[in-house]
Amino acid sequence: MAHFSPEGLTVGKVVETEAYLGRHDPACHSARGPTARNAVMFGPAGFLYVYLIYGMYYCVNVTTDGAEVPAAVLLRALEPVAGVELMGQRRGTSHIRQLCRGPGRLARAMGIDRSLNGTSAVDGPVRFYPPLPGEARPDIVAAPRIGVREAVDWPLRFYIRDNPFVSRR
DNA sequence: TACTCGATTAACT
DNA sequence: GTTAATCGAGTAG
Repeated sequence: MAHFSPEGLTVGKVVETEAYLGRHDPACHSARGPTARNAVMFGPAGFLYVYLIYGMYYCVNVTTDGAEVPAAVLLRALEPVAGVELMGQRRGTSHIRQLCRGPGRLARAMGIDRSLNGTSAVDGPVRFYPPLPGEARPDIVAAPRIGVREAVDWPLRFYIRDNPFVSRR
């Protein structure tokens, strides 16, 4: 993923995500119907759903499915690829492994806040790209989602095995 | 209009 | 290991 921001370009490889499945997933914000916050999930796939959590961090999601299935994928960790210096400025650390390790940290490092809620993940300032040509398919582990109280045993967290940038093992 | 608490993190002991 | 920070969406009254 990349963010073309006024401050500069930052790029990271997605190494950890969580799925939120929509109305029938009790941990999903859309489970109790549309609200002002989750409105983007009730639209088409491929748009950013950004919300404030714990009053101080942003979580970045990409909507999936169509308007009939209000689902999204949460980005939990990135491997920094470009713009590392800018990420460090935004995060106040130079330790590369800590820059994008966790949903709140990656949003901060990438300069993503609620002003980007509802923007396109294809055309917008924040964009997602397919794997590089010839890149080997990673070994992906499925595990329970972190920080949710509902549906604790649904294995909807996915991360690249042994990747040092994932938030937890 | 008021109250509760979260898809977290950093800074403590 | 524990807890404070910090705020607005969601819900109840």
